[in-house]
Amino acid sequence: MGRRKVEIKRIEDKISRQVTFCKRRNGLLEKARQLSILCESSVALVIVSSTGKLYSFSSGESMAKILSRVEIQQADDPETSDLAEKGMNYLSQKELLEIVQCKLEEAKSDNASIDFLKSLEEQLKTALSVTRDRKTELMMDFVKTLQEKEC
Amino acid sequence: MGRRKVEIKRIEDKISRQVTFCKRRNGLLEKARQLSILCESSVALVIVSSTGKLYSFSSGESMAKILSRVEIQQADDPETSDLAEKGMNYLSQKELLEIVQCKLEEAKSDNASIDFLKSLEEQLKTALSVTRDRKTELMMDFVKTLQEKEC
DNA sequence: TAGTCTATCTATAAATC
DNA sequence: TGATTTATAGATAGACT
Repeated sequence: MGRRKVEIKRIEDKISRQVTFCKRRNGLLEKARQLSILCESSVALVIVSSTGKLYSFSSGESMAKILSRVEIQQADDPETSDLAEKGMNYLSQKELLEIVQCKLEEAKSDNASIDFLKSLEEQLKTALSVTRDRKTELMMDFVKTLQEKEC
Repeated sequence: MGRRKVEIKRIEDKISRQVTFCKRRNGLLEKARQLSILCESSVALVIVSSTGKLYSFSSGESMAKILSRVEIQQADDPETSDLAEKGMNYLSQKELLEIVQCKLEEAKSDNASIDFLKSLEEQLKTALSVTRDRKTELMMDFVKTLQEKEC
């Protein structure tokens, strides 16, 4: 869409790569916004430049909510169950726990740790209702004890 | 980009909304792919139709890895610290825990629960190194005991 | 390094198959 | 419905600031 047709491969010249990044990034973010409005759909878009700068857009509902659907649907649909092999990436439970771990690094107040305990209890409740696992059961009891004693 | 200019607002006619969704969705996914290649950047895109069907793209590295940067950078950068007020959404720790909870609903095997315990230990380690919270400390000891006894 | 300016290329709205 | 065609709006490459 410019003076000449471009081949889709890494732009070698640093300057024009940066310029193109800036232009196309803005275009993509705008297109994402338009799609969400025109077609009443949920769109989440995250772009990280090669220098690590971040740009993002997400429609009405929270990004987390949109993303939580990724694995659920891919697990349900037999046609997409091997998406990983097709070169597409998806959110695995392991990856999500990695993110949570990352968030915890930022938890620098005692208050954050209390919130963590509460969230954990909820997670364990859910896990228990599904797995009926003895370990999980014991752990939940323990978490409750911790909360009650407020140590 | 068509026979006539379109206003960016919800398309009322169901048929043409569906047709437009299909076309623009494919266009957006292709543009995301091109940006990631041309400019060597990380791009994660998730689209959910109004009927709940999911479409996604993510470049080379995993989507989770790309997304884990969202809150970190927004917290670091004073100019973006009030992004929520500006109508943009970001991943909060609370939202991430919601996702994990969602994943746990799918954890239907004992194996999944063991993996959960392992991940949890790692999370607690990190939390402990930052918060020096007595509750977290006790909990980590407990988790370790559970793992060792293999109950 | 981010705007402006065209020329030109691409995406897509509407029509048609 | 989905695929193809056509006309046109929109995006952007390259040059300049």
